[in-house]
Amino acid sequence: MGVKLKEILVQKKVNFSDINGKVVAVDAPNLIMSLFCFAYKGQRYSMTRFMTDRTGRAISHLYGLLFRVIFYYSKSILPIFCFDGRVHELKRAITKDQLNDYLTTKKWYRNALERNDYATARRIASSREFTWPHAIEESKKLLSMMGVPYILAPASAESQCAHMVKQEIADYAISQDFDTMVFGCPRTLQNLNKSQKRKVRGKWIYKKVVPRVLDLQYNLDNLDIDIFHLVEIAILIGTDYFDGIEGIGPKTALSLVRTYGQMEHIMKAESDKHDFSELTTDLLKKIRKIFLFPEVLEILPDMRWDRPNKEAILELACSDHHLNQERVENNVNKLISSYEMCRKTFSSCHPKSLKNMNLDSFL
DNA sequence: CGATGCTA
DNA sequence: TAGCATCGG
Repeated sequence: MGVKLKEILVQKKVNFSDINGKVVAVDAPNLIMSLFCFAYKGQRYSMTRFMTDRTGRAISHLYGLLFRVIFYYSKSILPIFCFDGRVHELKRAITKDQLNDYLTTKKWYRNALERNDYATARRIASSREFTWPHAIEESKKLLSMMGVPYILAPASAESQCAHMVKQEIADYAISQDFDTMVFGCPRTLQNLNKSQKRKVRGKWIYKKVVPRVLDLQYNLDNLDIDIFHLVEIAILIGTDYFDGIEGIGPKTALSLVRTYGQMEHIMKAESDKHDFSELTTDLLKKIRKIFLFPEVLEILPDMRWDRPNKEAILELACSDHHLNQERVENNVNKLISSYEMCRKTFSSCHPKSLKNMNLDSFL
């Protein structure tokens, strides 16, 4: 997923002191997906499955979001979560049918539970049609309970995050991939985690991970291109909306764009070396429009960071999902104290990005 | 993934 | 206190 731009972009290290007191627009699907990456090896089965409750529903988003918000507040960072709205016809990760499947499977899941048919409930809960939409829906619920604002983007979450940074509603977008950059996001934060260590995939090695910022203008200057060129590069190497041109990676795409400029010229000059037949004029036009003129929510609701609702969170996590009461309660208490601490920080300093916002409820 | 516990 | 191991359900 995402555009593979890592090789040509420069990520600057950033200190926590630099992001203290900032507002961040979080690419929620991206974050929740990363939380799902933690799988455990079933002892009985050789299959690797994600962590579930006793009815087979995923739970990593619950703990994951709780821990993340505790961390943001503890660093005096105010998060605004952005979710995907309508999925573009070209991005067929989730189709309309799959959404209908979710509504159906959700009914089946409820029915199975009412009949005390746990085997069936588990089977449905772990199905592909159920897991992801359910986690998204539940994440929104949990965020409301935590008092954290979230936005339903009309199109993609990444483009909404990018827009909010452009409009100076947020100081940074938070996403692990590079799509926000292609959407023209001035600043994207990556690796903003508490644990500064990460396992290198599959190995017993730990790697130090430092928060990094991707500065759009710095990178454009550095590569001597503009945002239009960056979009052309993304299209060449592949995005969520088009698989890219076979045999063209970041380096090649960059040099082609530098040499020929726009896509039409590249296609004319390189038609003997690469197969551009999939990339029709019409498709090219559509993809450019997605990135350069994305559909975003212009008028945003007032952002409020409210006191977390302890009872509601315990109800969801412990009564509904049967998570460990003590563990959840400890962390909700931590959430509340870091929220209070965060409030104090913001009442003593007024960040620039909050100037146009109605924060009476918070400050 | 991210927290907690154990060991030196 | 770091570094590694395990837990979470």
